[in-house]
Amino acid sequence: MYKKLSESFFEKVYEVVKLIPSGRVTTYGAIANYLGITKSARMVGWALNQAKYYKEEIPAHRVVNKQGLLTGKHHFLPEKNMEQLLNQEGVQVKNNQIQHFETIFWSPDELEIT
DNA sequence: ACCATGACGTTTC
DNA sequence: CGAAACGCCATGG
Repeated sequence: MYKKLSESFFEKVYEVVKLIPSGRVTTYGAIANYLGITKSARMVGWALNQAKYYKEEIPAHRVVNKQGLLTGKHHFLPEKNMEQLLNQEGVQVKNNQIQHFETIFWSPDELEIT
């Protein structure tokens, strides 16, 4: 659990997640792709799972799977509510499914364009 | 080193 | 649509 020396992978994920604009969402795969580990989207989700043990708070609610489903909402802290947090940011969610997903989808690759 | 576990993704049935 | 089988790879026991 405690990995003080090589948290490079996790930190990269956290950095990217923190860059997600409010009201927008991205996917585990997009982040994985951005980090060069396209086929390891699992690691991204895993990193986010550990995010709650991280020193800073990570807006992990803005990260969903490729289908736009809130597959990880169950893993959030009890006091938090992924759907609620997203709704507060203007993201419409219904039955774990983000509405207009492709429209509000944000990819870290857009950073390159900047 | 081996085995099990994942907030995933794609393919197949 | 749902379920299952793979592939993928970091971490822990």
